[in-house]
Amino acid sequence: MSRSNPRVLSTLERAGGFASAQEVYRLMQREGESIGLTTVYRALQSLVNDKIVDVLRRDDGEAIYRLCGEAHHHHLVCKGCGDTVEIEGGAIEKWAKSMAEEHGFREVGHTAEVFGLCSKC
Amino acid sequence: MSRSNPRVLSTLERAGGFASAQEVYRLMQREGESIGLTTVYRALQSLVNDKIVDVLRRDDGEAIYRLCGEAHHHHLVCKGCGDTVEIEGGAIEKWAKSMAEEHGFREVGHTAEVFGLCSKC
DNA sequence: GCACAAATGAAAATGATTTTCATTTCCATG
DNA sequence: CATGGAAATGAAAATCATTTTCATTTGTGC
Ligand SMILES: [Zn+2]
Ligand SMILES: [Zn+2]
Ligand SMILES: [Zn+2]
Ligand SMILES: [Zn+2]
Repeated sequence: MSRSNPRVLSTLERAGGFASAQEVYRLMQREGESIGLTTVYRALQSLVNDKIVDVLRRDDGEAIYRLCGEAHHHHLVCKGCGDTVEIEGGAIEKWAKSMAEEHGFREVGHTAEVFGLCSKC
Repeated sequence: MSRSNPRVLSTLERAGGFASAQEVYRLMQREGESIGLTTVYRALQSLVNDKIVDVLRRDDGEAIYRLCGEAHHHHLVCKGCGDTVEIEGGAIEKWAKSMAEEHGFREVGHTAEVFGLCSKC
């Protein structure tokens, strides 16, 4: 079940910041690790399921992954350079909760992301 | 230069909310309009360049478009039956804005969705 | 009509991601 | 040590959105 291949995780760690599946794969190849692209994809998916890594989308649509702290949080992403800041989401937690209550929903979750251009772009 | 095909624009309008290029194309086909997929892609790109249309990414990576300035809103979706309610997003608008300001971001947008189980499920 | 630029769209190419499926690696049990 | 089944692996094929190519059509001024 847990296909969270540790070599993939450690490579993603080493990559620092965000990396796509293809990039992780190429990196491992360059470092002489023997692994298949399929396994990299599966490992990353698994890590996302286990909430060990975060996944986002680059502007061109390619999925990018990175290690993520345990705490639930949200991102502010720059559309220009891809820079990402973790932001505090207290307000949104309350909002989601109250909207759900108001409409009689239970077991509520949410997604939220803010994007724009950072000061450097 | 301006390939902002008016038929594509009007279809996107009619679609309401977000639609992908493929969806716009299928919609036009269903309505008996004769148009090529390539033209739909080119028209949407052009509309984005002219800032008439916004582009975002769905979770699966597909690009989705919507008219700029169309009433912005958020959804509460039931994981069980798929029922969807439009919810009021004032709190989240403020949150996104203040987070962006705090980190010096401009031209800010956001996505947010709440999901859970409705009272019937 | 004629020339020439822009628009169109079918088909091929691209590139990320997923699926298939045969093979290999693990692991528990005899 | 087998050995048998389950999980993991990866090469190759399939999928699917998007882009590119290129031949054809359309529009516009002369
Ligand atoms: Zn930036
Ligand atoms: Zn949250
Ligand atoms: Zn429901
Ligand atoms: Zn909003």
